[in-house]
Amino acid sequence: MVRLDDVDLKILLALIRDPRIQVSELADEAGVARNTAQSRLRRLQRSEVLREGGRDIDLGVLGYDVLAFVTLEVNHRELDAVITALRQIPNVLEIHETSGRGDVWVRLIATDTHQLQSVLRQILRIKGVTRSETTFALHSHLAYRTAPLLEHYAEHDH
Amino acid sequence: MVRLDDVDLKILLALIRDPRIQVSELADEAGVARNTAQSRLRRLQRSEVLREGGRDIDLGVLGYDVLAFVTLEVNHRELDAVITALRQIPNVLEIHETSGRGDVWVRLIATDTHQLQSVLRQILRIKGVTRSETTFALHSHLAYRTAPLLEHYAEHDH
DNA sequence: TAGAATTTGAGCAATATGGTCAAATTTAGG
DNA sequence: CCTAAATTTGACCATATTGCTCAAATTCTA
Repeated sequence: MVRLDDVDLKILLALIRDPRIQVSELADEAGVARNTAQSRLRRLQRSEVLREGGRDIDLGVLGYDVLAFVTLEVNHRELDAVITALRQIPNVLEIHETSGRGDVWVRLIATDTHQLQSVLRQILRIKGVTRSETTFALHSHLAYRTAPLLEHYAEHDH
Repeated sequence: MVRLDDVDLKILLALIRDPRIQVSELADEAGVARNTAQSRLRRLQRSEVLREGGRDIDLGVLGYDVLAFVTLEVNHRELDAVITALRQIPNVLEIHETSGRGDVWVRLIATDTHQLQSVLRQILRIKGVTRSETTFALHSHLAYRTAPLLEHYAEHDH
């Protein structure tokens, strides 16, 4: 597992915001010398925290091992408030309104099942949430990718 | 909706592979002059095809408007073969093995419901897939993000 | 407290960037 | 088919950035 200190974190956040940011700016953001920023960046790239070059981050490598998909049943009148509350939770990575049984689909991540429990309780306390159903992602067989679709796009959809 | 030609596509694919790639390499990859690569890159950045935040590309902007989550029930003996088959499909963006009712969770994207139908048929024809359940994502209330979690990480999980 | 590891600042050469420009080429319309 | 507009190209330039080294300072670890 990879551990990040404050400097790594600031560099990562800057890279997420703008993957093409300059090393010198990275250094400014993190408040370190350019040399340091450069070696930290190199290390982050090697460590596989940065997936495929730079945009996405491998949270598993950081110790977030529990991924879950949560389906919420929501009182429609309070949907907006529920969404707003969900967005406040850092462990909530993605939210979609869906068709079908539940109303809202949520991607949740946590360090362990204990932390997940705690986040789930937090969600169930939100006014307007009437029911929840949690599915654990036990193993990722294909991490989010768009390249094949784009390659396809040229020949077909377009 | 944004339309991409072959040059845009090659530039995008190169950027996905390595977001920090140099403009001159981008030009080589796309087989155009550096000036052209530079102006295309600028345009792509402005057009919001390139997203800031976690995930690379905004597929909605390209006309992929239908997002669906599909839960598959799979004959365990043939799981590996099913995964392999699913990976071949460009419209499959993500695959997870899950606990709970279904066995495999799939993120599907398509230009329209007709194309989605076609992909779903393709999936149901895979040997080992016994049942499927599709949920439509009608509206995204929070696009994939990791920044808040990382900011949180500093103070807590770490 | 000693030794190891990291950070810093400086300096340097090679390269990349962002910009301009005129000419060539391609695209779109009539 | 021809013209006008848009895009692309290659050349050029000044400036900024990169990747690298090195010795000194600082921080971390045992």
